[in-house]
Amino acid sequence: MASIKDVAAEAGVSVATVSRVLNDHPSVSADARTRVLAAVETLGYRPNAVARSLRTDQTHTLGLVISDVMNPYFTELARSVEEEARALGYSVIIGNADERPDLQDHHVRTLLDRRIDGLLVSPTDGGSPLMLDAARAGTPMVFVDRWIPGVDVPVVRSDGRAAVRDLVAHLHGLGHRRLAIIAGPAATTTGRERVEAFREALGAYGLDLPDAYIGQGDFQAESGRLVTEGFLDLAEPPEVVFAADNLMALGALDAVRARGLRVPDDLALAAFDDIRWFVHTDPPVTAIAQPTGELGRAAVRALVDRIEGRPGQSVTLPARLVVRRSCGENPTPVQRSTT
Amino acid sequence: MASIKDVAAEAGVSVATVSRVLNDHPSVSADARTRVLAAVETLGYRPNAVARSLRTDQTHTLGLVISDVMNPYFTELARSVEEEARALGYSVIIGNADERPDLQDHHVRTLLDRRIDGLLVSPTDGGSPLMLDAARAGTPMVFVDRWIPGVDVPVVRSDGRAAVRDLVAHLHGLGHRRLAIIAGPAATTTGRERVEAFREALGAYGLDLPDAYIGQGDFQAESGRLVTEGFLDLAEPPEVVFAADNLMALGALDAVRARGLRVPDDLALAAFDDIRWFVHTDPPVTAIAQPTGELGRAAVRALVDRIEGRPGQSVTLPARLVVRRSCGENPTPVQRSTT
DNA sequence: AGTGCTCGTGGAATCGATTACATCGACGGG
DNA sequence: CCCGTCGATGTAATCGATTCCACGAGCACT
Repeated sequence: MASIKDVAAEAGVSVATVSRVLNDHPSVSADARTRVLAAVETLGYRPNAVARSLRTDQTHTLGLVISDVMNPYFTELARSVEEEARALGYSVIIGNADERPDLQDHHVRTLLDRRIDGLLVSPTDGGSPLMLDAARAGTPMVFVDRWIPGVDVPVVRSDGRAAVRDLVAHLHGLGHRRLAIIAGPAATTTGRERVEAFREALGAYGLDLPDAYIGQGDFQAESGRLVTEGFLDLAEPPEVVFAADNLMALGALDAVRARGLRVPDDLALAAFDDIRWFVHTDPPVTAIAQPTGELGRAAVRALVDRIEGRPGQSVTLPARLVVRRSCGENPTPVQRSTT
Repeated sequence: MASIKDVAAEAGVSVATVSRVLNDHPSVSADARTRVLAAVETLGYRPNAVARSLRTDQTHTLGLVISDVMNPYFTELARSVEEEARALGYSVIIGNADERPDLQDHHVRTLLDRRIDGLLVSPTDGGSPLMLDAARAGTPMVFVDRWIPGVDVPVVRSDGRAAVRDLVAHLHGLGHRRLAIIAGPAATTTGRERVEAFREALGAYGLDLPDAYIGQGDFQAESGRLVTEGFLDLAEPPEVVFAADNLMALGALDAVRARGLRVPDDLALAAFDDIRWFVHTDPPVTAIAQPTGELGRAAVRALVDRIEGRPGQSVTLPARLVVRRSCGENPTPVQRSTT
């Protein structure tokens, strides 16, 4: 592969001049410029990004460590992150933590070794020493979706509280009184928050959230199935199950069908995270939709701001309830409590 | 961030010795080794992968350019690719072409600029000059799922012919005679192949595949919906629609429901690519399952073989039919014609 | 004791770019 | 006519690693 020296030789100039042409530095004669560009063309020269990065200490690359690539929510997030990054002149390296803190650390480490310019993370746990060190050491970093409390890093996420209130209003309006939740891992912020928001919203209707109605899941499908089976085995099973993410909702659907029961007649179902497939399931699933694309884009903008020396804003966007048929028939549009 | 010089100074040795310890070169004294390791520890030193790559001309990174991240089939592929690569000591940079040749070229170009060790591609088109040049220039490359004919590059894919025959046998056995297909882009190998396999299998039963029953899709959901609407508007609509990928099958489901029709009574449906959600749709969708994980792993092994100077095998694995309820009731197990 | 190993080590070149600094010619003002 | 300035260019240092080569010490063999 041709290097800058070859181009210089071909054009009859020094490597410095070639470099100046390539980075369009002002003081290059028109003549030299055309000769260099011609040489670049004939040799099919492309600058070596590795060498350039070593010298400039910039890779124009962002690292994105997500919790689970098989989760459509994160897939969509990854997609919007890559799009926005590309628009701003950055590439993205994605690492899949698969909800495992050890894998998350592995990816953070290799990304730092590659000297990526900045890191976008949705942490699977409460914060490993490695990540805390990186944050303290000043690596530009932004948390997206989930975050680690007490670390001085911008957070881009959506606030589901209002939507959870809307959901509970909807459920209450349909006559449901025994409401259960399949929670995410307590080590994650979203895992905790969704339970709290649910409990609070229930409280506004004088309803309780007993421990038996809080099932511990791990954001993956199998845990949703197991927790739902547990609910169905209770002496007094819940009327509604609220799954804290889309995969656990699928597991719940599985459990209900396996017993020959029906949604929503025997058990109503709602989920956090709206995905395309929920329109096509039987019945279509009522869900809380996050502005996923916006989150990804805002996260990239915040990160690039930090990288380029600007402040880097935390962003919180509202989620909204999408009513379908999985909680009961005849859905009447629910007013959002905030906009 | 500490560099190798800092470590050398701290340990009281030369950078050469530090480098030897880090790459466990045999001729280093035990004493020097422990001093260096101690210095590494106290400084929290991590080698700069950029500098190392410049010198060794190896990045230990693979590029993966996939057609569409939002397609669960490719997501699963990406996941298995990353896993196998990690096991072999490589990282993966994923580029999402979104079924657009221009984006595909963009990603190939930036990956080459980063001097990735090898490239894994499932081409969205018949082959851009850029990709052909890269292949000719000797960049280690492997095609996965889709490929470009006439290029000397290993291909890792699955052969759906037998499974398509099984599908047609299944459909014929259920009494269906008017069978239609939603095809993928003719510029892709899988787009063409699946139509041909379907036509051939029909021929074995004396059935025809008229042009009116071949709908042109683009592997994304919306096209599946439009094509299906077209089928339903025909004077003599098909009894079955076979979608050449999972997203177009979802579009088809959409179209059927929008008219208040039912699967399979009014229109039966089958799809290429089995995904988890097909179990949960109404009705569960009969599909042809590829050994996606195996494909990803085999592709990585083939690529790493080429990178490390070994031959690099093309691999073709069989796909298999998974019968569910979307083509008619009372499914009897279908014998696979090959194993 | 001299010769020829091996082993451990350091100095310095190298990878492919960017960029500070030096140089040189042309040109305009005093 | 001379000097200062500016524009275009080249030389060489530099980024952080790897690795070739040289060197000295220790040791075994003759």
